[in-house]
Amino acid sequence: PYTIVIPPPNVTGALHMGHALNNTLQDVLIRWRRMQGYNALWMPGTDHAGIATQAVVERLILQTEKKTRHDLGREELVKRIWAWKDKYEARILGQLRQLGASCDWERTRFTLDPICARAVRETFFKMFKDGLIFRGKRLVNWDAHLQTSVADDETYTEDTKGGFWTFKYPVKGSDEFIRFSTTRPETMLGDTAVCVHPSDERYKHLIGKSVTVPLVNRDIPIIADALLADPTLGTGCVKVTPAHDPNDYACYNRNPQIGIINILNPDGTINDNGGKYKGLDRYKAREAVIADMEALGLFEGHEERVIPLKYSDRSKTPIEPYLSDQWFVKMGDHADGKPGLARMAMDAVENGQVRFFPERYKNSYLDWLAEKRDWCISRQLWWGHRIPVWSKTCANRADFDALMVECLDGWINSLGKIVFTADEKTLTAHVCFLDEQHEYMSVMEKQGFQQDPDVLDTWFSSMLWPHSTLGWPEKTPELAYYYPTSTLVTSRDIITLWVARMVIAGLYNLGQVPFRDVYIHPKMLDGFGETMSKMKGNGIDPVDIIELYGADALRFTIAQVATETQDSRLPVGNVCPHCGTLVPVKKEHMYLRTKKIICPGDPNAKPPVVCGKAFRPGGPWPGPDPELPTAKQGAEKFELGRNFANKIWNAARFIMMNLDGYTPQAITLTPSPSPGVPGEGSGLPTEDRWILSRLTATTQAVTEQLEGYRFSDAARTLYDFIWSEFCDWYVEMAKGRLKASDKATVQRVLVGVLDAIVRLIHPIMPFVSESIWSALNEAAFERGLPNPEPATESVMIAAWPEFPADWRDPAMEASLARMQEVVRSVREVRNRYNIEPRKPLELHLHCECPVALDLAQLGPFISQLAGVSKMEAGPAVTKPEQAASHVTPEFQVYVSLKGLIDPAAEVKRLEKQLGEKRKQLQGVQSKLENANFVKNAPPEIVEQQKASIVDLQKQIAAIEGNIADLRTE
RNA sequence: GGGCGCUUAGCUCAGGGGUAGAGCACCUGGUUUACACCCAGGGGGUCGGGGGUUCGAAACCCUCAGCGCCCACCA
Repeated sequence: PYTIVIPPPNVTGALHMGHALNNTLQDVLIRWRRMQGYNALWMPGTDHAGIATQAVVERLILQTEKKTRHDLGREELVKRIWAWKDKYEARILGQLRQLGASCDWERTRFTLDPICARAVRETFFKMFKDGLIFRGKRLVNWDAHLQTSVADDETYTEDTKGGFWTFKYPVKGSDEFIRFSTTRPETMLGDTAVCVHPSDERYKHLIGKSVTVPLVNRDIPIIADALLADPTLGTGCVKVTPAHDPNDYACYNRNPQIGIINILNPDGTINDNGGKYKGLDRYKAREAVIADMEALGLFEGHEERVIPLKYSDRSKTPIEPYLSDQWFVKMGDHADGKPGLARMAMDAVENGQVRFFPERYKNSYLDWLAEKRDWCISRQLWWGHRIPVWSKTCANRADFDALMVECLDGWINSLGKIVFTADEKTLTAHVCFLDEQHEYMSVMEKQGFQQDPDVLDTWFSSMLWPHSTLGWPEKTPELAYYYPTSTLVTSRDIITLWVARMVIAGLYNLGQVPFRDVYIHPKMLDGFGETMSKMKGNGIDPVDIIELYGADALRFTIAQVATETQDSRLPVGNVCPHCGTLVPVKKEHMYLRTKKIICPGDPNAKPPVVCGKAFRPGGPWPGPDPELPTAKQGAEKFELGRNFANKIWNAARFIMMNLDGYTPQAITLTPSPSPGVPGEGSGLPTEDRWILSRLTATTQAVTEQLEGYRFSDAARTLYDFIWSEFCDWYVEMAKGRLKASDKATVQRVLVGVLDAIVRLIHPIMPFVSESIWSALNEAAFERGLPNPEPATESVMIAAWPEFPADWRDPAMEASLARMQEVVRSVREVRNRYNIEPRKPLELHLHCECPVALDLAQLGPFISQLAGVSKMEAGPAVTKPEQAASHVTPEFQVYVSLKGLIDPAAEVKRLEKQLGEKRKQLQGVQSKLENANFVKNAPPEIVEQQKASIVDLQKQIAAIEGNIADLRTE
C-alpha cells in the first residue's frame, strides 16, 4: 500500500494557489507510486473548519438578510451552513478534478460526516475516561464580537495606536502612594493585588501592606513576585488583574490568596463586579475610569504609544484575555511520570518513526510539543462536533451528595458506556456517553442534566483524519491495510496545529504513527514576496491559470518551483480581456484600491499590440461588473509549463506521423567492452545507444529525486532531457534516418523513448501524457523498452520505467558530446559571419583526444545539422587559408571561410581572443609555479591545470597561425 | 528576544571547495510541414558587505546589513 490523506480543504470557499501546490505534489506522488505497482490510495475530503465557515456564513446572512445567528437560532443556522457546505464542497471537489487530482473519489469524507463523528465521539469518550479531558477555568483569548474563545493560533498581533496611563493607589494606613502604569485602565476594576520585585529597594517596606482600589473601594495586598515585576521597567510596580491578563493569571497561580475577579461579560461589557461601571462597554469604561481617577487626583500622566495588540483572526477585533470555563486536553506527562500525549508524539519523531522532509522542520514540531501546553478544545460556536458531555450543577452540597449517591449507585452504573466526573468545587456532575442513544438522553434530561452548548475545536476532528477516514473505530479492512499512511504533504504553518496532533491521535487511538514521512512544501508568494490572499488581490485563482495556460502547465510549473529551501515568488499580472496582454499587478493595485485599469498594450510583442481599453483587475469582487469586463489573473511563469507541454505534444505528433510500417521488435544492446568500441552483437548505431543511455540516466535520476521529494529537480531533469537532448538532437538526427534504410530501427527507438517519456512525465503532466498515450495506442500498440508489449489502456496504470543499469554508456555519451561540439562550432561561425544556413561549408577537424569522434557513424549528422559539404579529419593541423578556428579543449574545428569574411575584421577579433587566452595562460602558469598548490592540491587537479596549459598553448598557436594567414592575405 | 530560511544575470530561481547555470526578458539570423507556445547563435553576473579557514571560497566558518516566516514577550 501507498497512502496519502489529503489535508482537507476548508469548505469556506474556493481553492487557491496554495491548494493547487499542495494537491499537485500529492498527485505526483500518488500517480508515480501507482505506476510503480503500489496499491495507491489518495483519500479525499473536506474540513468543516468551525469558526471560519460559521463566520463566513454569518457574515453573508447579516449582509443579505440583516439577521444575526441569534435571530435565526442554532438549528436554522446550522442548516444554512450545511447548505453552504454542500455548495462549496462540490466546487472544491470539482476544482480538484480540474487540477487532475487522482483521488479515490468514492471514499470522499467530510470532517462532520457520520463516520468522522463516530471517531470524534470515540476519542473524546476515551480521553474523558482516561482523565485526559478536564474542565478548567482558564484565561482564553476571547473574541467579544463573535463571543467565542479562539486559539492562540487564530489570533494575530498588530501594532496599534494606544495609550499608556500612569496612576497611583493610596497605601493603606500611610500617606504614601504606589505608582503604576497600564495600557488598559479599565482592568483596574479587576485588580486583586499590586506587585513589586522582592529585591526592589524602593518598595521593600511596602510589601505586605495593602492599597485601596478607589473605584470599587476594595483593599488589595502589595505582594512581591520576581517573575511578574521587573524593577527596570516603568515604575517597577505592576497592578495584578488575574482574570484579564495572562501574566497576571500566572502570578495568581503562584499567589492564589490574592483572589481573582472577572469584570467582563461575554459581549465585552463590564459585569456586576465592576460596580457602578456595570453595563458599560469596556472602552467606555476605560474613559470613565480615567476620568474618575483624575477627579480623585490619582491620575499621574498619559502618553500616546504604539502597542502590539492581539486581534482575532476571524472577526478582526481586539482579543480580551478572559476567564472562562473551558474543556482542555491534558498534554503533559502523567502524575506517575508516564509519558503523556506530547511526550509520545515527540518520541515518534525523535526515534525516526516519523521523518520530516526537509529535516529542519522537525525542530518546530519538537519545540512546540516540548511546551506541553494543555489544549483548549471547546469553542463557543454552533458549527462543529457538539461536546458530548451532559452536566448538572447542584444548588447546595446536600443535593450534590444525593446526586452522587444516586448516580453512582443507581441508574448511571447500569448504563455501560458512560463516564462520570464530579467537580466538588462547583458542585457539578459531568457525564459523557460513548453512544448517542436516545434512551440515555431522556434519562439525563429527566435528571436535570444539560448538554454542553459548545462544540469542539476543528482540529479535534482533523487530528483523527488519517484513521477516521478509514473507518476507525471499526476494524475495517481498509484501516488494517492502508494505515499507517505513507506520506503527509502539507505546509509549514500547520506543523503544530495539525501534524503534531495527528501524531498524538494516531498513537493514542491506534498505538501507531499516522504517517511515515512528512513532506513540507514551500509557499507561493506574490511578486513582492508577500503571501497571496484574495483580499489583497495579489492571489491567483488556479482555475484562471488552468483556463489560460492549461492544467499540465500549472502542474509542471508548480513542480518546478517546489524546491527544498525557498518560497517561490510569482509576479502576478492581469490578463487584459480585450487583447490578452499580461499587465503586471502593482502594489497600489492591491486591496481593491484600483477598480479600473487601462490596458497599455504590449509594444514589444510582434506585432506590437495597441489596446488602450479598460478592464477591472481580478480580485475578490462581490459580483460581475456590468460596465467593465474583469481580468483573469495570470503569471508569466506558467508559460514555461505550457511551452513544455506543447513541445512534448509536437514531438509526439512528429513521431506518430512517421510510423508508417512500424514493427515492434526487442531492442537489445550489449555494453561496449572498451570506449569507442561497439558492444558485441549490438546492431544499434551510436546515436541510438546514446539516447538510450541518456534515457536510462534520466529515469534513474527522476526516480531518486521523487524518492527524496525533490520535485523541482525531477521537473528540471525531465525538461532538460526531453527538450535539450531528445527533441533538439535525437529527433533531429532521426529525420534523415526515417527516409533511409534503417527506418525500422529508428522508428522502434523513437517509439520506445517516447513511450518512456510519456510514462515519466505522467505524474506531473497527466493530461498531455494521457492524450499522447491513447494516440500512440492507435499508432504503435505494441511498444516499450527493451521488449515491446501491448500497451495498457491508460498511462495511469502503465509501469514506471526502469532500464538495465548497463544501458548507461559513457563512450557513446562522449562521442555524441564531441559531435555536438562540432555542430555548435560551425553554427557559431555561421551566425558570427552571417552565413546563410544552406551555404555548404568545408570543415577541418583536428582531434588528439583518446575518445575520438566516431566520424563514420556521426559524420553524416554533422553534415545534416551544420550544413557541411566536405569534412576532413586527421592528426595534422591543416591551416587553410582564410580560416576561422573554433577551438575546444583537445579538439579544434576549422571552418573554411574563403571569400566569406573581411580579413581585417577577423584579425581584430582574433587578436582580442588571443589577448584573453594569453591572460588565461598566465593565470594557470602562475598557479603551477606556486609550490603550495603543487604540494597540497589533489594530483588530478594539478594534472588538469598542466593539461590546460598545453591546451591553451595549442589554442594560442592556432590563433596566431590564423592571424598570420589572414595578414598574408 | 529565541529559532529557521533567504540575499547568484534586468526578472524568477537552480547550483555548490577547482574556468558561474536555467527559464523569461534583451540582441542577431531564420517559417521549403513536429513545434514562432519554435529553431540557431549572442550579449549580460566582484554570487549582499566585511573578516577568517584553504594552494584555491559563490560554496565551509565568524560577523554585519537587508528581506521573509515561526515562536515568545512587551505593566
